[in-house]
Amino acid sequence: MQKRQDKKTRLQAIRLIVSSQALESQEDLQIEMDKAGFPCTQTTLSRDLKQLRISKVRGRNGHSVYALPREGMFSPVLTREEMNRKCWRVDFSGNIMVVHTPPGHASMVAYDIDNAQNPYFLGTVAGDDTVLVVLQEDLEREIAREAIGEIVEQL
Amino acid sequence: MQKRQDKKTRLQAIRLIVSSQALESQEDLQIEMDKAGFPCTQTTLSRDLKQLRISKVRGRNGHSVYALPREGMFSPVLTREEMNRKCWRVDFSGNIMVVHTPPGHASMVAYDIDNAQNPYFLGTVAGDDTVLVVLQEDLEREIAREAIGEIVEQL
DNA sequence: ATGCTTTTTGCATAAAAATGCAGAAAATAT
DNA sequence: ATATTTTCTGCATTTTTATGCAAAAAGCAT
Repeated sequence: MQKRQDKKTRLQAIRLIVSSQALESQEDLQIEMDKAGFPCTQTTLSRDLKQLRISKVRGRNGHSVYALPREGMFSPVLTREEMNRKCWRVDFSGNIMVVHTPPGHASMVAYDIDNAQNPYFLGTVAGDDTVLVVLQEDLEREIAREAIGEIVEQL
Repeated sequence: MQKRQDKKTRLQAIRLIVSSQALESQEDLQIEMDKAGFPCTQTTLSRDLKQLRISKVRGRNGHSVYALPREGMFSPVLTREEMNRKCWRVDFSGNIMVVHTPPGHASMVAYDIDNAQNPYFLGTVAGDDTVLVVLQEDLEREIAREAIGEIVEQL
């Protein structure tokens, strides 16, 4: 094999090129790298881009171009437990109780609440993952929280 | 060809699935869509992802997973939206914010609002062209209006 | 209704990106 | 220096994604 070029410098060059122009493919990048004096194969670029965490992102029209990673831009992958903790929640605002559920579960939960026929809960409206519960006037929130806990075990 | 399924609903299903789990390929997504009751081909998913501006982004290890696009990256300078402008509106009543959308768009908008995880917005319920958003108590309407504007570019 | 246009979708295939393997260079140890 | 290990790279190939084309469905006008 030939004399090995400096990888660090090559990575730097990739960053520079990617940040300064809209490249649609690794082949395009390869051409630019060639011009810049860093000849290499698509294979190497694929690996370099991975290491640099550079990915293709969509523009307005849906077209993809390579772009440097934005810190904290990707959504952290949640475990099932974290998901559960995040999904099931109760908030209050005025005389409305907002019950959060996993996606698609709202109507089932609303059904349970309706069925409980608890006089504290005047009525419910279900979205996809949220149930709005209209509370009896002047109902203590602690009481409401306790009552909903008996109906929805996750809360 | 078979009976055509509702594209809007399918796109929404894609957004839900993509946002809730780490998918490495369109084939993975296809499997999940199948489970969710939206059977379709890789071809269709490729096009749907483009339309939704969903792209693969690198995790810490360099591995790629699909992720929703970050909102607020682009300025909402749109020509065609002139017509739609009358469709998008926000009203307030008590601690409820009422967001009007074009027909059929409510659930997608509600999804965006939920996904923003803004503590001002306790929860949402979507109809067909209206989203009810329960606001944090004593939240200034001007603040709420500003916050929703960052999530829904049309507002 | 009828005919015409646009939108959706899948199939087959092309284009793009990732990877197993092996060999060579560099680093490290003996 | 020699041996051993690690890193790096390209080739060939697979895997993944995008697209040209055609046909069905839906919309639209007459």
